[in-house]
Amino acid sequence: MSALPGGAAEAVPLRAVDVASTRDRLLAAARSVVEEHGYGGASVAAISVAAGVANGTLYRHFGSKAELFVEVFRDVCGREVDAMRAAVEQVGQDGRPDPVERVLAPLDVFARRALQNRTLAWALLAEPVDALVDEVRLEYRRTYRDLLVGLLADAVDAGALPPQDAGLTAAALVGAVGEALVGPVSPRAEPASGTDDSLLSGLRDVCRRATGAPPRGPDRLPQGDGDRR
Amino acid sequence: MSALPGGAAEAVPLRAVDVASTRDRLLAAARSVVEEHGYGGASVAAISVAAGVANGTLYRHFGSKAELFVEVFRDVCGREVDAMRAAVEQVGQDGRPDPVERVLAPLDVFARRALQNRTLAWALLAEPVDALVDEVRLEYRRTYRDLLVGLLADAVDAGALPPQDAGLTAAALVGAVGEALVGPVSPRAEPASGTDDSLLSGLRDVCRRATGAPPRGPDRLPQGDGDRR
DNA sequence: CCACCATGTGAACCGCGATTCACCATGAGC
DNA sequence: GCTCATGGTGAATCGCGGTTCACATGGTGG
Repeated sequence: MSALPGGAAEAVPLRAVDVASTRDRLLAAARSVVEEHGYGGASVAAISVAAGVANGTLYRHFGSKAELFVEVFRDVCGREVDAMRAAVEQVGQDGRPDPVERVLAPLDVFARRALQNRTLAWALLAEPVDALVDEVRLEYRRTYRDLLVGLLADAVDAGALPPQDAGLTAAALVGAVGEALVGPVSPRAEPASGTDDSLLSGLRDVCRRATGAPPRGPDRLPQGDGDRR
Repeated sequence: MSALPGGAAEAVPLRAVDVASTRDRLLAAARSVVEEHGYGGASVAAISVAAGVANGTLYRHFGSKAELFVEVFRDVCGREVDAMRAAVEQVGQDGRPDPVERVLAPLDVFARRALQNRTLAWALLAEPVDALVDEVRLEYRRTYRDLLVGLLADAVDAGALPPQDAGLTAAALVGAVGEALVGPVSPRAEPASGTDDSLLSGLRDVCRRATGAPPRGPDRLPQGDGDRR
């Protein structure tokens, strides 16, 4: 960035860029910085640079850094929820709306997307953030949970799952997936546990069991069939 | 300096034993501050006040704040592990070493202790901490996991659980318990879900299911003990 | 009795990163 | 053309909290 005094027009063509879009550029820049360096690396300076604006410009559009990130997190979390909801719909599509599958599908999508964008997932799940932003996180965790609670209740009503405290199971599921992901997702994860695919399928197994669903196919304990370790 | 509520921090014996080195007082003070205000509230100033020493004294005994907390976390986490191990031993004690119970017992203790000291649990589980301290946390998470992995493998070998990826199940269990606790444990939790006892028993159910253990009672488990809190 | 070391003191220092502010462009309306 | 209003700039400011340092103090050995 050349620091010519008074040369405001040179960094980015001003007219080409809609005035309203600086705000959007900041939002996009913030998201992109978080995706790359996590919330910890998302200083005001870094965001400004990424957006191609000056430090202070941020404050023309947002009351504070935290406010900016509240919007970013809302946006990103919203996408996650949408994707999870879409996955649930998808299940009914192929003609056989297995109620257990409707519980597992969004979890699978959640995990899959997290693995695809680990730094972002880390920021969304566990990274230290502003108190204000943290509330958004909590808010969305609740949303995830509520989504699952509904699906679990449906499955129980349909007789596909044993009666249970759906709220607790939902929380446990979110936690199980979250924890199993936090390892691989956090900085410098060892690939000790194997590929992402094996992680995903293993996770699906644990989740299925946690809901109390009978093992695939026969409703009997798989006794003595091959063991893997 | 008057930032701390005077009464609370005084729990630490101030001048009982001079010889009981200042170092120990600092460690105790640090732990006590974390227990009360979390790591976030554990500034050097707060700790010094709680220990009844000056700001700089801390640096006569520890290279940095982080080093102090490495020791504190090691200590606290060690207690947790000890308690969990003891719980496992306890199971064998009454003559009936149910392998599934040996998996659930430490989880139960973990949850129970967390609920008893929520702020501390929060700090241990999820609160943002120094990188150095974070490594200790990771180290102990792994310890928890390894403990469970061993017990799970035993149970599988004994035929009490279906074959499974023990490492993944262990991570999921820790995560499930953690998440289910983080809600109640984090600032301003609503008691919406009921009492701690119901939480604990529900948690036990989910965990049992997640391991793939057959539902309570029906099968061949030695006795029909009606309830066990 | 004095030098000395260990330990304690707390005000000053410092780096970091969010926030502010005095000052410019530019476009719209008069 | 002149004047606001809007949006942009980036160096200065500020608050926070960890760390340092010049200065006690008190017990010990020479």
